[in-house]
Amino acid sequence: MKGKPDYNIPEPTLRRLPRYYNYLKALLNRGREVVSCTHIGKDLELDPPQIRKDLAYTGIRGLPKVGYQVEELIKSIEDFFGWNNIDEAFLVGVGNMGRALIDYKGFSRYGFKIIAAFDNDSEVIGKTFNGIEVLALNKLTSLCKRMNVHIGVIATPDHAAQEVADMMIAGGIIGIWNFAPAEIRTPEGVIVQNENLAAGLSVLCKKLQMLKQSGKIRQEVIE
Amino acid sequence: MKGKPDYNIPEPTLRRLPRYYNYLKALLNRGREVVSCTHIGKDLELDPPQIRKDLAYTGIRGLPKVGYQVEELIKSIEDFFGWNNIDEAFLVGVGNMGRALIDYKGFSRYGFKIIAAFDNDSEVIGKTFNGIEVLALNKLTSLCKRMNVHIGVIATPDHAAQEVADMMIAGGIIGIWNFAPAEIRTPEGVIVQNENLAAGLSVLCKKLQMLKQSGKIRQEVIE
DNA sequence: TAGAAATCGAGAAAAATTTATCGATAAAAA
DNA sequence: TTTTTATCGATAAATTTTTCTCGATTTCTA
Repeated sequence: MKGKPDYNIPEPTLRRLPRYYNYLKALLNRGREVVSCTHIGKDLELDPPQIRKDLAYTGIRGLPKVGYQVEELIKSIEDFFGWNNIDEAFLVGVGNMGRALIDYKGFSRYGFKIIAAFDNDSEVIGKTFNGIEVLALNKLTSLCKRMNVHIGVIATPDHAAQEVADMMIAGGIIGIWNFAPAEIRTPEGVIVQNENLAAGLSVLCKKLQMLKQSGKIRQEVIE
Repeated sequence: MKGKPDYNIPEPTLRRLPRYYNYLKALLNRGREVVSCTHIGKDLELDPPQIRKDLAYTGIRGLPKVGYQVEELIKSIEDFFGWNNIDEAFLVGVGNMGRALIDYKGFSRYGFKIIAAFDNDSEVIGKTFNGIEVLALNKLTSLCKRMNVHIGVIATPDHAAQEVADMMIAGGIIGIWNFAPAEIRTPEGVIVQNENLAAGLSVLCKKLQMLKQSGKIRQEVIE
């Protein structure tokens, strides 16, 4: 039904890998040199065979009885995702979410850099946040073309999302990271990653609700 | 699978339901009264049987040849998640992400409300954002107990996450929505929902990378 | 150096999730 | 009224993802 290109790497794996990465970085900071799947599994509450399989996708090989070299493993994940070649992106919508994304220093670690922001509110146009200038929205399409940017971040209210997406696509953007709670329609060949905070929140609240209904609630609060 | 609530709801379903909800709200705004899975499927690029199955978890029943009443469906999802009884939450970490969450008006729709924020930076303690006061971090545990709050949001840097989680748990919190890129250890009976922005970003970048490698890149940019 | 222990890699088995099928039913058309 | 069509609900099939199993390999210990 969905005309998606066939990626043979499971998406759950793709989502777990950055988690291993963060964890491994922390391990390295603490001076650890080797680590086994058994060990990772204990800390991350995942099954060792699954971790082994996930890591294998990046092409790493471990040593029986020992595990993996932490540093090598980190590099393997970085190479797998191509985090060494920085992807430049444009962000549209300098509200709170937009600013949080602009200000977040951590994305450079993932080979991702927001190089300009756009808005149509004259209050913010011309201002600079975290070294990133806010430009007028009507320049978006032409600048995408001129600067050959092909990733766009949408952090606008939902009603503006489709229009912004259209402008991005007209400018040649092929990957959209969408934070607006709206569905956006795109032509074949454009990849949309929806980041829906409500999804995670709903999962949490539903699980709590079920926990409460089951009566297995934690009561041993230290008074 | 009729009537009785099912405690084995697939997590993918739980994550899709809020998406249907947003979509249905938009439909209702445009004046639509009934909708079929076929129709939803076209707009959301999902298979109708899957949508039908997802919606069935909320207990709704459709009519052959017609579909579902939009308004009824919206209500069914709301009831399913319990979005009518507001869950109150404390947030810790009033950096950019924390402020984005505080400022985001949309959570009330999901029965979720941040009622106070905490930080240990004297620069922000005492300030108010979007009507929410920032309190000193050392009051967190006692206030959790006193106000009987049981959901906590962590929006601190990674190195503070575990400590904050421990304070929350000591105060009786049983659900943690974690935005810090760190693993937190919790006792049995505490639910942690990790919101890892890097995961979504990585999926997007990897898919783009694979798209580029496959040579199937979109070139028809309107010049 | 021999034997034990830990862990890997590969592939099989199991579980979860998605997709397809089909009879039933309601509305619309003939 | 009868036939046709769209859609539902339930269930079966297929696919994907996770978990298990087991032989092989490396290190540690005696």
